[in-house]
Amino acid sequence: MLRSAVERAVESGAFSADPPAELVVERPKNRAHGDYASNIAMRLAKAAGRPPREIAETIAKLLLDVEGIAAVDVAGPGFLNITLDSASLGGLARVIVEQGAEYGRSTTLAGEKVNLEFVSANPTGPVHIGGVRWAAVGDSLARVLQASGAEVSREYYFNDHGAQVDRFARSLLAAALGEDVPEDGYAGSYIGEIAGRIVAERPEAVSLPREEAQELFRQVGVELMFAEIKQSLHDFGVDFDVYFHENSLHSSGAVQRAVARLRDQGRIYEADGAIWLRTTDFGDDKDRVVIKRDGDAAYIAGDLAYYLDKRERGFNRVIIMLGADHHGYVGRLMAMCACFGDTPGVNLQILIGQMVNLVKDGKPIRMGKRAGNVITLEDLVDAVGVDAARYQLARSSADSTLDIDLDLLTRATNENPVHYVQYAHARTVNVVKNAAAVGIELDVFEPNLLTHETETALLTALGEFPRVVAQAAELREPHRVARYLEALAGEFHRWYDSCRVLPNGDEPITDVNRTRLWLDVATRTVLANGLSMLGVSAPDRK
RNA sequence: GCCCCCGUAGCUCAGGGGAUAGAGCGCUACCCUCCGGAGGUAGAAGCGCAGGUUCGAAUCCUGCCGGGGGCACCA
Repeated sequence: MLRSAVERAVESGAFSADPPAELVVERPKNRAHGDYASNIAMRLAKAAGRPPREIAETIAKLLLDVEGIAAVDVAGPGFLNITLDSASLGGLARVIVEQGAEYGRSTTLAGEKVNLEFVSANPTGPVHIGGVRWAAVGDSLARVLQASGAEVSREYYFNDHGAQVDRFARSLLAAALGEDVPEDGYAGSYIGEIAGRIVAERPEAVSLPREEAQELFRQVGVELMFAEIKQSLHDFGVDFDVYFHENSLHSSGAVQRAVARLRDQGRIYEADGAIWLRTTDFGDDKDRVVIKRDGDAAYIAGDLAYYLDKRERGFNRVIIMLGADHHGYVGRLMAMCACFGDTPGVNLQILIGQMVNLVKDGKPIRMGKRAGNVITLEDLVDAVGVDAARYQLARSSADSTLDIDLDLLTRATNENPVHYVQYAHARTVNVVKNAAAVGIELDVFEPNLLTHETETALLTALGEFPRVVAQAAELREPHRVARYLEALAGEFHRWYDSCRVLPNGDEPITDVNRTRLWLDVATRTVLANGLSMLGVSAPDRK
């Protein structure tokens, strides 16, 4: 509508300028600036050779003719502030109630087949706090992508191949035999616990020759660890569609096929007895060894094969979430993608998440799997519960390192904003219950009765939800949903405080009460939809 | 040395060029004849520093300072 107004203004000869391809219409932060605002007049001012306010006045007059617009003001340096009439804004409440769980979903990513890999913690120990962050963020991202119409496969790459697993096996065996933790081995109570379970299951293990015993401990230990990781993630509300075992790539010949494919692309060469991938063709610092001189596959070989496998399964977008301690991989993985003939950043996208620091008394606690002082997923959930943990981890950008104070978490869980949001939801539910008790139902709906400033603010916030979800999906930033919910909860609490759904005392029930119930249910709907995208429950009572 | 992320209120963090920079927690003062006060209202308090681009910069660019994380024929 803005575009047509601008075009009509140009046609009428008021000024001459080519309107930009994208006209920016935004929701102003300050409600005094209307329901919508545009900077178009300032953008056009230079080309038109006219003052921005003059251009704004011309467009404003034309916009006033559009149905549903109550007022258009020109403000500041030339902003257009557009205010909708109350009925057209209020009508949203009914739309939301009728759409229910569908409200907020869209088709902006329809046709996208997304392979989202996250967590992928090594099977040498429980999932620690860093992995928990990716579990919370990754699962939310998957939900947000799905809400935007994308087809998503959640994947966990299980590194059950290579030297770290050998170290794990040696550590288990040593524990079972009552020996000290081996050099480069893993400490931590879970090692003894798992060793004990292996011995209980396979008592003969300890009396086997060393090599055979270690192999048995490797196999059974990895299996047990895998089951435990899977279970704790499940208890956290995160289930993967595919748990991909690195070993399978080596045993199935997938690595060789990937190397052959890259050879066809002319990116493979041999030197010093090893087989190399020429990643420097695409900006990597140096070429990478794929098959080592001793004939074993280097780590990246698994990545090559796994990437190819994903593409062959039909995913046009492969997204991998990595911790900051692996960011050095981005260059070579992107180059690998290009070596296959794909487009880095399009077919392959790598999200780097920064670290989580545990803080106690203002000082960081150093953690290490080797040192054995890890805070695990289960520790965190035991301390604060799934909802608080997921919300806390998903509400901030993965780009920023996160400080979590253990004392605060264990002591005062009320400080978690999830309670603010969940309490708002519980209130909406309570209002419905109380309304039903006095006979108020969702029958009469008169949107022009929603005129209080808190109602306008609440409706405006509710209207933003679909855009927030789409943006979160597009930018791969699910924390935007959480921040939005906090703002929405605030608008709701303010409305609740000044506009009652139920009549006071023995006052009669009016259409205002009935119409407000729609707004209450609309808010409940959006809070519930939003919380579900974060994998957080929307309880009826808090 | 090179690469990535960060530096916003006392604390933990939002703010994808736009108007008076926000929230939660903490602090001060208020609000229960009123749908659960785990709420609301008011207040104190902030963009690391210096340049640049722009009509306009917390946001984009450069440099510096500070913090974190990386730079294997390890996985």
